[in-house]
Amino acid sequence: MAKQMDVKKNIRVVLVDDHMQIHKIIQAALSATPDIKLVGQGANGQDGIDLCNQYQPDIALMDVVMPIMDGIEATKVLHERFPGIKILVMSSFHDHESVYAMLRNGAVGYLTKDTLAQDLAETIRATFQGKMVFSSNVGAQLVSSPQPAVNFHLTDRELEVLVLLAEGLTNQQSAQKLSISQSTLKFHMNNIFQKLGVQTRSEALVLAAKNNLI
Amino acid sequence: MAKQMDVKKNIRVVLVDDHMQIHKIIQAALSATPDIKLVGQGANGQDGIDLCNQYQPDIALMDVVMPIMDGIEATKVLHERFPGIKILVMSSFHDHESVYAMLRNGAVGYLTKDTLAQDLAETIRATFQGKMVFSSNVGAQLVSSPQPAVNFHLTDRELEVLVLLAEGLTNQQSAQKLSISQSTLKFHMNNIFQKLGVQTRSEALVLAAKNNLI
DNA sequence: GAAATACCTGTCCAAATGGACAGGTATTTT
DNA sequence: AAAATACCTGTCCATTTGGACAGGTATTTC
Repeated sequence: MAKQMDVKKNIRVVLVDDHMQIHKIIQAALSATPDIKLVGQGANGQDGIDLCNQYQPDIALMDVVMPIMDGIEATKVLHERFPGIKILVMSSFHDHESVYAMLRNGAVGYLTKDTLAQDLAETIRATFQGKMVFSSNVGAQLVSSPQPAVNFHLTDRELEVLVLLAEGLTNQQSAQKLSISQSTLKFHMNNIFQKLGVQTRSEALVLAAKNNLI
Repeated sequence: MAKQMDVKKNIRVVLVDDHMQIHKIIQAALSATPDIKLVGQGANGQDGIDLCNQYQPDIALMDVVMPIMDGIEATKVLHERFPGIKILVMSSFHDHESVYAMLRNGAVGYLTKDTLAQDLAETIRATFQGKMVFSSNVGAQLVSSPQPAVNFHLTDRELEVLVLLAEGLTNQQSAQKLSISQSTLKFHMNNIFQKLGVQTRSEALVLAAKNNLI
């Protein structure tokens, strides 16, 4: 009975990171917390999967950039195979892309390594209780409006044209606004079509809108 | 000196909610935690601003739907006037729109009221340390691809038409795909224009794309 | 100096668009 | 039974679009 209670109370954590320094920091940070137990440590995604398979931890602390198998791939596999294990990402990078990649693949939190030391235990506990936790600098990424993924190498002028067309102006009206002839405007349009790889104005506008170009 | 240390250690919280029940729950939850102190309690956004002005708390626990001034507006004002105060949203609603509205206005966390009781203290501490914390059901909103904010009351058929047009098909081609006449397709188009409040196909597609209708 | 890039202009013309009509049916709600 | 909703169809016509030409200039890069 006492043993069962212990099992219930302890939060079991597996750490996956290829830097020795991080292992040391986290060992130190968690050694003082009796309710969190570091049950396994690995250096790459494959290690992480093996360790989770073996120990069935509550939480996996996972680096993003690692040799052999990176954190994004490992998170995907882990989340599919062991959906009960909560994956908390630790990374030096906190760009919009990798944050989203990890979260889409099943991660439930994202910490930057520079904020690791301060109260990792609180974060682990909150995660264990079902919360999603982000370092504030990462959270800002989530809240900020997404930037254009690709700009398709459109020139300034072409972008101007695209914006006017998106407002519903006709070629004539747009040309007038830009003080150019309709011919020139059509010339720009054709170039835009080429660069965007589309055939019609409709496709161009939808693609531009979805990529936040306009 | 001892007093200064106490001041430093204690996390000072202001609670803003128009439901007595929530006040009771949170009072109970925080009465057991010596490091968190509930220094003020209000029932609407205006109260919240006054209380923050008076007590300069570390954290404001803020409801979304309130009389006089709602949480979104209050968050905006607070964040501008007292950027140091961290605003943690509590809400029964956890739709994509209100979550984003609050976060854009400066909130640093979002909890649903059904998960309030469980370890509010952990969440407050994590927030105090600069983390962003979300109830997992809210976090899912952040990660999921954004759903259409408004559907403009388009019918199924109209949406079908819109999707085909977005692919760059002409009226004729779209009509063919749907096995209807061009007249009918133009009829639907006109209805779409009406409902979206636009005059041109371009505007309709851009608006639809930006609202994730297509 | 040649080449590349961004920008500008024109003509001709078939096809697509969208407005303004004027009608119809099937289903559900009140 | 009347009303509302979603859906369907047609004609006529001015405007818009976009392709296929065939040209030009200014600026930067190699």
